[in-house]
Amino acid sequence: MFNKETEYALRGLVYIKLQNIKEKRPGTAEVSREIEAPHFYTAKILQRLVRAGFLESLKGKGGGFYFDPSKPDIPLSRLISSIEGDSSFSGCAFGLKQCNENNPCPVHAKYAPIREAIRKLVSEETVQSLAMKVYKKELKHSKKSK
Amino acid sequence: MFNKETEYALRGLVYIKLQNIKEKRPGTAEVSREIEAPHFYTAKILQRLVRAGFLESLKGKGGGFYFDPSKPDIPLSRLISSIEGDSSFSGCAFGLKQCNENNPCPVHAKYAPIREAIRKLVSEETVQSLAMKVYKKELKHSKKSK
DNA sequence: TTATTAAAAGACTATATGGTCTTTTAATAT
DNA sequence: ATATTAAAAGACCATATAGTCTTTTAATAA
Repeated sequence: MFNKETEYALRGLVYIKLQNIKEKRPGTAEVSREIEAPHFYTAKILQRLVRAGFLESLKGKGGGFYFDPSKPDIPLSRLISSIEGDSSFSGCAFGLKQCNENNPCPVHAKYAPIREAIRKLVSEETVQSLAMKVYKKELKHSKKSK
Repeated sequence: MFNKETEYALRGLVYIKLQNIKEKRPGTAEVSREIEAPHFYTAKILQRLVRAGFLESLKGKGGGFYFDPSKPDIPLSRLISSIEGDSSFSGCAFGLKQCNENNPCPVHAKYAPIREAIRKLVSEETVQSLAMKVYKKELKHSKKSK
């Protein structure tokens, strides 16, 4: 579906947000370990996300990554576009430059609703909304186990 | 959605099938021109498809590419898998190795039905079924224009 | 103020993808 | 036979993606 960088960025940001909820600021070593991604590559990707303004960071002891709560939530579409462009949730599956209702490629009728569902998913869900889902599930599990 | 090679292969095979219906055997120059893909790259891709058994070819004058009518139709899933693997219509969008109803990633609930729709599309449609759609549309248009 | 900690910057490498071009092989027509 | 046609084979190149590692910068704690 997505390329590696997008996957690691997604998993990394959701993990960082989840830790932020718990009032923690994880660093590159922890993030890469927890999301099962290569350490240095993860560090580079997080750096890029900071430069792109998706994420904040702090150097030195007690440092790490965190979200600025005053910034709006990050829709997956924004993250994906910024890393790999929007080809994964727009454009013709057959590769035609011009493909629409009036001039459809032979998969248009069946593919258009799928593309629309993807577009909807990545527009509605945000890094923060995904982190909340994980957080709520964790709470449920800890209740059960008690 | 798909990579360039898959796109060119798809468009190329559908074009060749369409010409075969009209009792013609197009060559690399014609195919690449008509599907708007680079000539030599198209030739290489068609060669690979012949080697993979999807397509037949004939050298020399009057030569070109054609489908063996005795072979079964080619589902898009087979073509795609053979070129780029099946990551585009299977696997977790979040990148988890283990992702299912019991152990879902935070996009699972929304993405699973989309993946299933893609899987259905590429299993049901074949190179030949797509060529027929194009063929029927051409007939309709030629009737209209007369 | 210096040692420690951790991110930033950036050089470097490997592999995959996308693409070009020349030479060889095989079919056909003269 | 041989000239012509067109695919097969394969060398070659450019760029993108994925990944590693060292050095520098900045924050904090002793």
